[in-house]
Amino acid sequence: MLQLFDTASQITKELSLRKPGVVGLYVCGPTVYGPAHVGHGRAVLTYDILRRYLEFSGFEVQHVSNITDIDDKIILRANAEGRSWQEVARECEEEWWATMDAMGVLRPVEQPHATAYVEQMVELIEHLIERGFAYQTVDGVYLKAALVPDYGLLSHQSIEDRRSGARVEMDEHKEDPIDFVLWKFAKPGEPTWPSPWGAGRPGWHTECVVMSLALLGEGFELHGGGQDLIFPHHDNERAQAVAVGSRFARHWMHNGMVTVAGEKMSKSLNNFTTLNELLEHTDARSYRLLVLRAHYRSPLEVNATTIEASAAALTRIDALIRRLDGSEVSRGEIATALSTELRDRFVAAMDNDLDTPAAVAEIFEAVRRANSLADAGDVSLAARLSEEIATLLGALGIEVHQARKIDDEVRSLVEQRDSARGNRDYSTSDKIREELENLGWVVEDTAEGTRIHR
RNA sequence: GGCGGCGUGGCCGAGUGGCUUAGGCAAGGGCCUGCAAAGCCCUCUACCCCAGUUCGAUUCUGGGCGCCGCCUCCA
Repeated sequence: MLQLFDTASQITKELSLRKPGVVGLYVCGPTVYGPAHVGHGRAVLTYDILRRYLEFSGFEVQHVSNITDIDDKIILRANAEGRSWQEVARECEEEWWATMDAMGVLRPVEQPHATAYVEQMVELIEHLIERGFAYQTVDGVYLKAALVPDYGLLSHQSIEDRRSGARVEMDEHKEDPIDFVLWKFAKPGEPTWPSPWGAGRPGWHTECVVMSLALLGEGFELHGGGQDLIFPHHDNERAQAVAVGSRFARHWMHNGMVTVAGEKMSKSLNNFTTLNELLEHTDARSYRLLVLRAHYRSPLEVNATTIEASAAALTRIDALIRRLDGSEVSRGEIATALSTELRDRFVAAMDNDLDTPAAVAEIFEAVRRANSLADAGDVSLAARLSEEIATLLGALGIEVHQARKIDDEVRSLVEQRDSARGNRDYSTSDKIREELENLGWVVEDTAEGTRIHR
C-alpha cells in the first residue's frame, strides 16, 4: 500500500484509515482573487495525481478542497475596481474551475466555500473562548497559541524559537506575538457577519478547520497543501482543532514549490506565469508530465526548456500508442508477464511516497521495449504492453491521444500520395507530403502506406 | 538568528554502502527509409569540498562552502 511522508512525524508511513478502503482527503484550495498560476497548478496536479492513484489502487477518495471566497485581497481588489467582493470572488472562481477543467484536473467531490460556514466558525470560536484558548481585544478575537499542546508541530518550531525569531511586528493588541486572529472586527466599508463579539469576519485559518471536520469528520486521513502553508496556516488550523478537543488530520502532506531560475514562483515576487498563459502554447498534459517528473516534495523548475523537454517526451508516448493502435492484442502468457512486470514496477515506485519520477521512468522503459518488440515483428506483444502503458498513464491523469478525425480532402491527398509512391513518382509524393505538412499534419511512411497525425 | 530541506553528468531529475550506463530532453555515430518522419542500437559528460567510519562511500557520521523555502499575504 501507498506510503507517504508525513510532515508532522517526518516519517514515511502508510495512511491510517478509519474505515478500510476509504480515504478522506482535505486539500487547501485557492483564495479567489486572481488567475491561477503555474505554482497553483503544481499543487492541484499533485493532489489530483494522488487521488487518481488512490482510486486506481482501489480506494474511495473523499476529496474535499475549499474555496476561500472572503479575504483581504478580494476586498482590496473589489474596492480598487469599484465592484462588490462577491462579484470578484464569483468571477475568479469561475475562471479557476475553467482552468482546472482545461488542465484535466478532476473536480473535488466537495468544494466548500468559506462564506457558507461562517456561523459554524463563530461557534468554533465561542468554544475556543469557553475553553480559555481565545481572548478578545479591541480589534478582534485571538487564539492564545502558547496554551495549545505541541503548537508548531508541523513547522517544528517551538514557541520560544518563534518568539525569538520575531520579525513579527508586535501587534498592538495581542497578548503574545505568536497569537493569531480568529475574528476580525470590521473596518468601515468591509463585509461583515454577526457574532457575539461584534460584526466582522473570520480570520484565515478557521474555515479549513470547520469545513474539513464538517465534511470529513474527526480524525480524517490526510490533509494537504503547499509547503508554504505549513506555517502559519496548517499549524494554526491544527492548533484550533486541538484546542477545541477535536482529533484532526492523521497525516499531513505538503507539495514543493515551483521555482523560476531557482526562486519561488509567487504573486508577490511577480515572477509567475498563469496557467492560462501556459495553456496557450502547451498541451496541458505536458505540464502534468513535467510535474510528474519531479518528486512532489522537491522544488520544480519551470521554464521554456523544461516544459519543451516534457512536451517532446510526451510525443514519444503518443507515437507508440499511435503505432500500435488497432493492432491485435496478445492475451498470452508472455504478454501477461510483460504487462504484469510493468505494473508491479510502477506500483512499487508509486507506493514509495509517490515516486512519480521513478514510475514515469518505468513507463518510458516500457515504451522503448514495446517499440523494440514491434520492430522485431512481435506486434501483438507490443500492443499488450502499449495497452498497459495507456492504463498506467491514465492512473496519473494522462490520456493518450485519440486519433484525430481526418476529413475527405486530406484523406484524398493521402491516397494520391500512396499511389504516386506506388509508381515511384517521388517528386509528386514529396510535393503532397509538403502540402500535408503545410496543413499541419505530420507524415510518416509505414509498411501499410502513408500515416498522418497532428 | 531559528526551523525545514537541497547540492548527481549540457539541461531536467530519480536512486543505492560494492553490477542501476534510472528515466526524459539535448548532442554525436550507426541501422532502417526512395528521401524523410517515427523507431531501434551505440557513444559522451555524475555524484559540492574536507575529514572520519568501513575491506569498500555518490550513498552513513562530523565540519566547511553554496543554494532554496518558512518564520503570521502565499499552492
